[in-house]
Amino acid sequence: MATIKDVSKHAGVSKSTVSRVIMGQGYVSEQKKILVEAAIAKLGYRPNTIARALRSNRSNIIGNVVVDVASPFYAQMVGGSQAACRAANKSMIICSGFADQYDESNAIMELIDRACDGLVLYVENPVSEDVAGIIRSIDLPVIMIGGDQDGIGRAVIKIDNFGGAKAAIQYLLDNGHRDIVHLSGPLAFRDTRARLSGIDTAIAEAGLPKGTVHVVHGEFFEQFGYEETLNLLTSGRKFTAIFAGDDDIAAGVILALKERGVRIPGDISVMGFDDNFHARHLTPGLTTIRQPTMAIGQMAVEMLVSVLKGETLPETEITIPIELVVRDSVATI
Amino acid sequence: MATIKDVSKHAGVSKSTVSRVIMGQGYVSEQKKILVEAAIAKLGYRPNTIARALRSNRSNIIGNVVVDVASPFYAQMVGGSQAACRAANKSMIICSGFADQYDESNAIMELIDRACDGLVLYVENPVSEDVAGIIRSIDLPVIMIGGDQDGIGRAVIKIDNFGGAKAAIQYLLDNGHRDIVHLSGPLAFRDTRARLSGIDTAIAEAGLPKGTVHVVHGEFFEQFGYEETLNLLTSGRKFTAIFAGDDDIAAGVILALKERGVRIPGDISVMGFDDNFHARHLTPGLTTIRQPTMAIGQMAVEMLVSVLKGETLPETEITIPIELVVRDSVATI
DNA sequence: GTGAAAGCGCTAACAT
DNA sequence: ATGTTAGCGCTTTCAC
Repeated sequence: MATIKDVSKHAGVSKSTVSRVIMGQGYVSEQKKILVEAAIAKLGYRPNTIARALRSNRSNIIGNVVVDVASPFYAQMVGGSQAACRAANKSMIICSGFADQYDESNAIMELIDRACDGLVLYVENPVSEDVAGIIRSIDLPVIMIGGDQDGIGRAVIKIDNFGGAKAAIQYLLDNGHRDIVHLSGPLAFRDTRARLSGIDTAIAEAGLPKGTVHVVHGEFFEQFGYEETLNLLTSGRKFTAIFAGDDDIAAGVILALKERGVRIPGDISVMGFDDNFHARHLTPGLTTIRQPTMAIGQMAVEMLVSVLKGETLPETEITIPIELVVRDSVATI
Repeated sequence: MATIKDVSKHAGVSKSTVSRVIMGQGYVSEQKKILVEAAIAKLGYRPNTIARALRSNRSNIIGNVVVDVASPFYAQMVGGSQAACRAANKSMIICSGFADQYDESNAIMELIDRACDGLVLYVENPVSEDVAGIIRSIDLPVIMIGGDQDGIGRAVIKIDNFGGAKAAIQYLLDNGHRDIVHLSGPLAFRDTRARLSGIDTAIAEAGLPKGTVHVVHGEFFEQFGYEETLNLLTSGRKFTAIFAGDDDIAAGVILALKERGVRIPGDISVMGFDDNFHARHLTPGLTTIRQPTMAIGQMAVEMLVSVLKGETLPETEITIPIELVVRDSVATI
């Protein structure tokens, strides 16, 4: 690969002049500029990103941690982030944290070591103290998605889990349901807790007893929805609707209900959360709460880029509104 | 951030000695080694990746191009690649090429500029000649997934599109279908052509007339499957099975058939391709051809890492076997 | 065994 | 307007 030195020799000028032409700043005579550009073209010269990064302390790389790129939900988010990066001429390194504190901190350290100019983090656990300390000490710009338990984010994009869950329950109540089961994700997850709180609020505001919603905790997996629904069915508990913690759980619920010959929504109504990839492919189409995943990923990067430019963010905490997507899995009683 | 110089001062040794300790090579007395390690721990020193990369000409970054990270299919592949990277202590930069020659070449150039040690490419178009030229001139290790039209790959991992399509048609034939419609992807795609060839072969081997399978070309989108199925239904054409070019198209097919009150598989059987995320969530469960996406992504990176270590690859062309996944969308006539 | 010194490719402060 | 020079943080000869 040709270096700046090669170009300067070829053009008969100094390295600095070449650098000035490349950067497009400083005084260069039109004449030499043409000479330099010709040499660049001839040699197929491309500036060495590494050397540039070392010298300028700017890598033009944005680091991104999500829970798991392989999952459609986060893949969409990453897709949005990537689009924004491309628009801003940045590259992106993506890591998965697998909702595990150790993995998450490792991922963040990898990104810091890679000299990322800034980070977009979707993590489920508090960032370990040493890592948070490093972020603070080098004053690394971070945009947090979901929540910021450590105060390291320049801005937080919050998903309205509270409002989403509240809206879901209200929708079920509006449709006459008074015996609802909520198959929740693990309490360790921030999102889970916010949703539970939304549920409680909806119930309270409707002036109904707390027992209106029966909560069972599990994992955000189809398997949990499937097994717990079978349990519920054999337990003899009376209920008319299941509000699943997410669409994966809902898929399991639907599977189990069908298997037992329970009609959806005729006998039991089902709601999900996320409007994940498969929600509309389920039969019946799943009524659920949509999160605009791609837009969130994109917005996070845009905010980061803005910080990187030295701009002040107009808002330091943004809550993304959710949207109730009505399909065919909820019946009116 | 502490530099190697800080550490050397702190430990009262030279930079070289510190470097030797970090690299774990060269002679260092036990005594000084302890001193250096203490200083590293005390200062929280972490080697500067950029400086290292500049000096050693090794970035430890692997570049990865797929069609679109946001799509569940490629997200899975990326997930596999990422796992392999982590295991090999590499970082990964991911780009989407959107099956567009210009975007794809841009993505590859970005990765080259980022000084990636090697590339894993899933591209749909020939790599543009200048980019291919650069790859050759710097002898950059590349593993191709899908196919290698430019001879730039050290190895190619091929998906058995031919065998998959052949198996699908054979399965339909075995179930007595003799009037089959194939809703194909665009002819511009390599995968499409291989699948068509598999179809032809299956028909020929069964000694049936070519017209047994009626091919309609479109896009790999649900919309195409939906609209074309409606067309087919109103056209009066006689057929008992639709073999969709992929699971997205199949989803559209199922939607349209249901909408028109056509029973699946009672009236019309449906097959897909990929065993994509939603295939098993469809109703009826979609009988389809599985591609082990995650394993492919992982394998590609493992091969690349192996090349990077200077090892010789045992095989330079690997065809991943496909697998027929039988669910409930095909009936026996 | 260890340190001094050169240099990877680039940018920017400083001369001219 | 242009060139000279000094590093960015690290690895790696090459002396001692």
